[in-house]
Amino acid sequence: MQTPSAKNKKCCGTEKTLPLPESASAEQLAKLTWAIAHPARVSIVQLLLSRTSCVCGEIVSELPLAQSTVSQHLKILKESGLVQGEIDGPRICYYINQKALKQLKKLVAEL
Amino acid sequence: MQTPSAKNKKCCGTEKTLPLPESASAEQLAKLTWAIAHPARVSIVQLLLSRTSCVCGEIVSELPLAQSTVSQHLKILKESGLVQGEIDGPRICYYINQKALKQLKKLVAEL
DNA sequence: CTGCAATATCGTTAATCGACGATAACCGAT
DNA sequence: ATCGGTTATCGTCGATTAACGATATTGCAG
Repeated sequence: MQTPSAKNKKCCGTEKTLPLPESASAEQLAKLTWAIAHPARVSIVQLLLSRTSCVCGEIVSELPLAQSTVSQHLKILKESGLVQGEIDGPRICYYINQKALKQLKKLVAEL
Repeated sequence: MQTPSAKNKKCCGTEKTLPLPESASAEQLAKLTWAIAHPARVSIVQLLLSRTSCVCGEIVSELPLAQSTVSQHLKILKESGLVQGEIDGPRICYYINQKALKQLKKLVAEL
């Protein structure tokens, strides 16, 4: 692959032979960014960050979305690892997983 | 909105009245992260960054994807502003828009 | 155990994505 | 003017997303 010779006149100078079709970090970064690749989910994350701890169903009050829709977004965020939930009596406390957020920041910063 | 009184026993402590249902940065961050919320697009960005300048159609050689698919991903990346293209004779040179990348990093770092 | 409030899940629908092949448009060289 | 190589666009198809309402599920209070 990668056309070992010829074919570069003025463009494309470096010509390294990196064979990374799917580096592991690409998958991981895509997964994490995908979690916040939606305005509602960004808002949820920002909301969770603005409070020190969880916000439970208050998220529903803050967003112009149905409860079930918010629940789905929370599920996606949980699956990505960015958000965690903890049962607290009748409600559920959501909070940011700082470790995952840190990794997201790291991976983006390394770009 | 936001239940001005009562209803917080042990959970949810801060109780601020932030009315940000759709902060502008949420939209922007979602747009930028959405651009790299796919392994192939992350790979393309990493590829463009690994070379100093553009890679043109070499991206197709590096990725296990059809040319038309790569072209679509490039279109998405261009629309997000993260990538720019410049016609260079018969080919097209793609390169990272450092300004947009910087903003992405900034928005993520501010989370 | 019965009701109530908070969440999750299910089922549906419309819209979008991701991938591809085929084709068109573009540019330089012959 | 035509050819060859490069890239974009079109049309299609299956899979996934986003949103909702309706319905379970859960845990506490009475």
